[in-house]
Amino acid sequence: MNVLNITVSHKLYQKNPEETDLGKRILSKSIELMEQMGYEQLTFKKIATAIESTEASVYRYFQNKHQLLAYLINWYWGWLEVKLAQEFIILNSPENKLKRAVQLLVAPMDQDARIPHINEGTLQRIVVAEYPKIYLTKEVDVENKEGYFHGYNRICDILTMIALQINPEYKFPHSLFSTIISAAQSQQFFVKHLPRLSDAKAGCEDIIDFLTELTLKTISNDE
Amino acid sequence: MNVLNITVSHKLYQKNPEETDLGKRILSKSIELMEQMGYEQLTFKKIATAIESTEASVYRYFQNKHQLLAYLINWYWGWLEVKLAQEFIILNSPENKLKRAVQLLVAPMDQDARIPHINEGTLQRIVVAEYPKIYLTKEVDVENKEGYFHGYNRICDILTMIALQINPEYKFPHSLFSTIISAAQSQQFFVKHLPRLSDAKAGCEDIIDFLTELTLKTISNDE
DNA sequence: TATTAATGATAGTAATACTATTATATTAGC
DNA sequence: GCTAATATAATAGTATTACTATCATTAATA
Repeated sequence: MNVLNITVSHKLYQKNPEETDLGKRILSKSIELMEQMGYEQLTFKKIATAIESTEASVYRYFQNKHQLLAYLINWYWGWLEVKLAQEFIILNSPENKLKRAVQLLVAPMDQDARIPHINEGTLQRIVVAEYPKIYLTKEVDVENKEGYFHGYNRICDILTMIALQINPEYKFPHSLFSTIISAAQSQQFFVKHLPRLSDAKAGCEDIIDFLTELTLKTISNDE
Repeated sequence: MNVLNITVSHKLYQKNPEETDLGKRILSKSIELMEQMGYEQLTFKKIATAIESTEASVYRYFQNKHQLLAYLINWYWGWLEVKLAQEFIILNSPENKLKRAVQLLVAPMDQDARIPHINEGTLQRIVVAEYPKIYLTKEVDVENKEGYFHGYNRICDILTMIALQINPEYKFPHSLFSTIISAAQSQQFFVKHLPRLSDAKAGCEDIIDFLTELTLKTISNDE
């Protein structure tokens, strides 16, 4: 058994992939292939062939590719929440917590040896490249009720509570952090692919500076 | 002929849809259908049937659905640039220009009677619901060279220049405005579909307040 | 009037996104 | 060690999608 287990809502799978060897191989290979070829090009057939299983077997774990992506992304947010909680133990000021949160969002993630079937670094790159695709659909309202976006909501709430410790009067903390989190993703993408949309150089420091300053200036109550 | 014509790079179509009656009907109906059923569900077959033409004819104008979406979205940014230019004539301070830009991004757009085949309001809702899908692909680098994101880049540059008039020292203006523009879209989406990610109520005022304050505080050089 | 360009009509193909059925292998309970 | 249940493999099949190709018709143009 794993020492650490990230729990994902059962609406996000057909059969829990964490419970079987085949399930874990599906997760592992999906992450690898999705990063290589991108969401659109990935098919269950390709996953099945790569792990020497069959399409029908993959369908027993996930209804479709969309659900698989939602699973992976929720796993990532669950993971990030665990990381945040760990880091916050030794941080006292809310400012430092927000700074660290921004760093965690943007800096490359190390692989956790306790969870060998999930490569967190690769998963992070998938989130950067694919995240909005899980909510920009006509099924968003139904899927929201089923908890497809629960992980993201929670991170946003956690950061909101910290920001309100700095300035309890600030009116738009949820909007701010949904903006910051999605900017954390999109700035990484822009630096690499659409550099005219960013001032950051390769490497994560500039993006961290940009987002940290943006956050702290915005919630400060001077002026 | 139109009084006003928004020009879109010829890489974004196979045959210019603005030049023929069928082309305009394709644009008009695509906008209507894409808003109704969403990008994923839309097919060239459905467009063709709706305008009583054929699939092959639609393919003569656009290589595929992706190119059609890229065309529409670039048309939108081109349109927004024209609007901004018009509005800025009577605005003098850079602060007011940025405020007005945020309003234009978020407030519902009126239909322009001079361009009867494009419903700008509907197009704006398409941009909100579909925009990231045109760049979150594996073809982004090639398509960037072909000008698929030109319209967005230009808006970002324009706002950057204005911000630098307020604070020439500000280090991340491109990052800021790509963030603001995409937050303008995503906050509209969140208010409607994922309300836990936003503090704004229905209607655009809260989003405008949030983004305006965020922008002006961030580029201010106090502290 | 002849030519060209645009569109329509029709057909066809490869790939995708599934669903269904049956066979086989593994494991758990008795 | 036998039985039953479960998981997976193997295989087949279907509807839809995303195109491509061909040829006929119509309209505009020289």
